[in-house]
Amino acid sequence: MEGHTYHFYNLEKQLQEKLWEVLKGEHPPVLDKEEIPLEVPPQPEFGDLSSPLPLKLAGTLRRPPLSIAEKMQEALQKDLPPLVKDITVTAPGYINFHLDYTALTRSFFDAVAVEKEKYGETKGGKGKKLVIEHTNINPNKAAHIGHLRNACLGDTLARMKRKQGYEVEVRNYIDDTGAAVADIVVGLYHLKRECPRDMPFDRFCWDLYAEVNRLYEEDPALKEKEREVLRQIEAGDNEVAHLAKEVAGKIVGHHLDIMWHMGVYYNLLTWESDILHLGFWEHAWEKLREGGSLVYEEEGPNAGCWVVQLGDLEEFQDLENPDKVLVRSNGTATYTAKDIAYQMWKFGILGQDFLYDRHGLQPNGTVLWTTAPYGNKMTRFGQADEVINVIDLRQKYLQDVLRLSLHKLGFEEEAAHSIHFAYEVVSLSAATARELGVEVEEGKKEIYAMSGRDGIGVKAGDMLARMTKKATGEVAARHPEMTPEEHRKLAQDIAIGAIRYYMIKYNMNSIIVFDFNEALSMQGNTGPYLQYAYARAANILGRVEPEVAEEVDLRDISIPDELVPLERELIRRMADFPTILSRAAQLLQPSLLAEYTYNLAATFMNFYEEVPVLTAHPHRMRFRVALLQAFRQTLGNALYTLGIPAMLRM
RNA sequence: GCGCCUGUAGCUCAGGGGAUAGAGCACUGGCCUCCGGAGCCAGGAGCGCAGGUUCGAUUCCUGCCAGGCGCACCA
Repeated sequence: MEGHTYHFYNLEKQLQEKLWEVLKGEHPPVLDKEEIPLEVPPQPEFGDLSSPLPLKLAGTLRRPPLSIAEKMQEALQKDLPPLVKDITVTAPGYINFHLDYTALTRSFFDAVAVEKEKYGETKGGKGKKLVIEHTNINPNKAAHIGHLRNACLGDTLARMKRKQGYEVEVRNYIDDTGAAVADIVVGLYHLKRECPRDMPFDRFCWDLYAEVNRLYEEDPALKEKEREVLRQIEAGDNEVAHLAKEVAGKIVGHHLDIMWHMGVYYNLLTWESDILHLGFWEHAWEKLREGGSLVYEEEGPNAGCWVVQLGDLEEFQDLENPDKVLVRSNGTATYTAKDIAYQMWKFGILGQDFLYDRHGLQPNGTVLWTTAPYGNKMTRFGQADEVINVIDLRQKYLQDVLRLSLHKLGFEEEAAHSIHFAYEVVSLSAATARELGVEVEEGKKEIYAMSGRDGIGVKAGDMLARMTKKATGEVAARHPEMTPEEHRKLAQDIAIGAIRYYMIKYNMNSIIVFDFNEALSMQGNTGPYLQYAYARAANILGRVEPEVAEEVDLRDISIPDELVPLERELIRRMADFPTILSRAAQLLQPSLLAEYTYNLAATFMNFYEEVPVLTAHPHRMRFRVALLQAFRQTLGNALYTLGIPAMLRM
């Protein structure tokens, strides 16, 4: 991993190194460099960073921690670490590092001035190809807020990884041959339902899907129609198959519209029908049989099937039947089998490729490609070093089967680089469920699951519309001088910011209990709060005299000897950005970046209230203008990475 | 039955072997003669239960209790 040239970026690592060297000089090493504890102290008197290392050592060294701390302090002071001005010791045994803020600020300002919109980027992923697959909505009904969580997480992840230097290929997988689409076809073709002219097709299908599933319960013969439709879709080139393709195409159009609106973009659409017709599974089948890891069962519950045996793996030991059927006794392949073939293709080990076509230009100016039955050969897709599948936690077992099957079938390397990005689902609060017409028993349950089959859920489009409407009201009240068109534009950006932030601020393994009241909030820890901080900073900068603005240069602005606490805190937070961003990207935790950005904005809000900029003494004023320039850049970069629009007024 | 995840303030969530456990919402009370009140300040209240490891546990381990989700020759 290529290092960063600015000291502050690796500050913690450098301190760990120093402490380790000092430790090593005195005793045989008792712990690894990475295990040396370092924390942000609770009070400013204890410095900017401290280490309770002496406390940890006291036991093994059989010496009082305070005397260990003093000994280490002495050694460290002989050769101070970079950016450290002073080292103190406090009871019961902490070593405190006080930073040289003049040097830190200089170094940080220089980084921002040079890197501008690239400030925060690092190079850990350089030269690596990463495939991220997300969204993957069944093309048979309107998208709901659960799909929105998937897309927002996936898109933020892609943005974070690109900032680490990865070549990221984002794709959206369309299952256009499955039962979900077949159910819509049953409704249109067999039940002769028609979409009213004034109704968007995806909304019509939302209701139709629920209706058809309700009718299956009453009428088993209709369920038989579903199987018939599935057979026809699989056979291809008939009236029903064409209808299915048309349905899927129209719905995907709606899905893409809303995702683009949210600032979510893709590189490639992959269609299940193309995988089917190109015979991906048959290719995989041949390869796997050559490998000899597929087993044909002569007897037992899986008699007549080809299976992959997972029973000797730790994860599956306690399962009743740990073997996974890939080919049924009737000779057809299971879904997992097709998934294995597709995953093999992502890594470029299938020996078979799609044909491609241009799907169209996305609003951000990039081309969206699609797999196509009569397309062209292209070499740019696939061949991943690493694959991340963004799928909710309920599919953990299946994703484990996929990964471990790859492993057992001889693709250890690929299995190790197959990552299931698992996040919890979005459910509904009792209040919101009631609002949607779900029967809610008072005080019984507080969480209600969404269900496409039952037609229960908050549609992404409805959420966006309500958010935009609310934001329009707020903007209009604040800016009567603006035109309705300007109100609408600002409100859209605010709505996007609010929704995206809401979708990623939670830890991945916490269920989002969606409640309209909370989700529509624009106060406190929300997207609009972050946008407001940006607008406020921009507002001050816009009032700076032009000749002053001209003259302030981050690279040579003079830095006051004494900084007020809020100036220091703001600088510390901003200087942390590259570290936090790369940590969030590496740990696959967008919520870490969201939390950081909120804290950055909150620190600025405090600064804004207490520290005058324009009315400060000229020398100080110039420094604070520089500080705000750096802040606007840093917050702007963070917001961009989160996909949250930043605007000058709101 | 087996496996995974989760129990932190009235509510929604952060955090995580170490110095008084943090935010937001809600509630109460303050703050625009001063860069935009989508803001700021102040207040109360919290680590499910029981053991264990440790100088030190809310954090790690074990058990229990409570909740959620998985465990197809479905996709």
